[in-house]
Amino acid sequence: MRSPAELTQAFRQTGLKVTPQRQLLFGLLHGNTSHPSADVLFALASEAMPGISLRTVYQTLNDLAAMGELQSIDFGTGSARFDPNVTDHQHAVCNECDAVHDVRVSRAPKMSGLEGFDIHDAHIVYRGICADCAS
Amino acid sequence: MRSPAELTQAFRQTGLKVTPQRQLLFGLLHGNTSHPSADVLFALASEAMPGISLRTVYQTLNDLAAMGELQSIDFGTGSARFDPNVTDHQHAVCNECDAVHDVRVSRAPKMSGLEGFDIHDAHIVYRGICADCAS
DNA sequence: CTGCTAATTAGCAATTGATGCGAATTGCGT
DNA sequence: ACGCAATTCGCATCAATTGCTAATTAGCAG
Ligand SMILES: [Mn+2]
Ligand SMILES: [Mn+2]
Ligand SMILES: [Zn+2]
Ligand SMILES: [Zn+2]
Repeated sequence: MRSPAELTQAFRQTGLKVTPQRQLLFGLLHGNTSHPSADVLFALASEAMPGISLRTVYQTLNDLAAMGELQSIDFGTGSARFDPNVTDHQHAVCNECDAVHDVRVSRAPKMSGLEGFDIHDAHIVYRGICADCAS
Repeated sequence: MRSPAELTQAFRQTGLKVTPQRQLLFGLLHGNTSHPSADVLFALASEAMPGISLRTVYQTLNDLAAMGELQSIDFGTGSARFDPNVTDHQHAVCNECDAVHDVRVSRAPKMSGLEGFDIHDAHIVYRGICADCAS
């Protein structure tokens, strides 16, 4: 995801308005590696801007995802997780606390056994217990 | 997943009853490689046994999953998919029709960049367009 | 600066997949 | 055949997310 300043330009150029709510979310998401859910972002946003609507959070997240600025990922943890890191990487998910960590993998593994399946991308999810929960 | 006959024994030994509804689902699931959703199984079951409840389908699927006879997998396609194949394998999911295919992968890829994360397992999901949808 | 207008906000209803609950039913060991 | 615990199944409920829309507002033109 680009910086709040760059996003401001990009939004205006697309005919989208840059509201205080959106600016707040730009800031909360930029460089965020915690893979937050909409709920978590709503809680964070509410601290800085009491009264902001969960609906607006969803709206802005969807807008950013549609623009390719972030990815929405479903790890089966109950709610979608949002990742401003759109570079190629993989994830490790804790079975206990649902924390999501970025993982660098050497290369994409090969697939065999399917004829005629046109692969667009491969996603690897490592599941286990994170360092925090291990104690 | 074991055969309906073996499951019948296993259920009785655990104190669980073998009802016609469960027998039907044993049969629908055994050797099934289509990774059906609860909805799909309910539709199939309803043909053979009109009046069967979706609730019962969920119940039995959860029982089987708890016994390790099948796995419930969330591919983010809207509903959980059930897989009676509990051997180590991976999946390819079609972006267009949500079909799920089994894939054999040489071996699990290595992970790096995380200290203290105890990996239990790794799941790979290939996404793209299946042979049927390519036409 | 002022006004216009299309985009946005935010509250609430609706949707979807799945589970909780409980009265009526039924498998199955004795 | 009996008895009782397990099961069924309809309905209410839940959680995450989206649809809808009246009121508000950003941003541009004059
Ligand atoms: Mn990430
Ligand atoms: Mn499978
Ligand atoms: Zn953890
Ligand atoms: Zn397809």
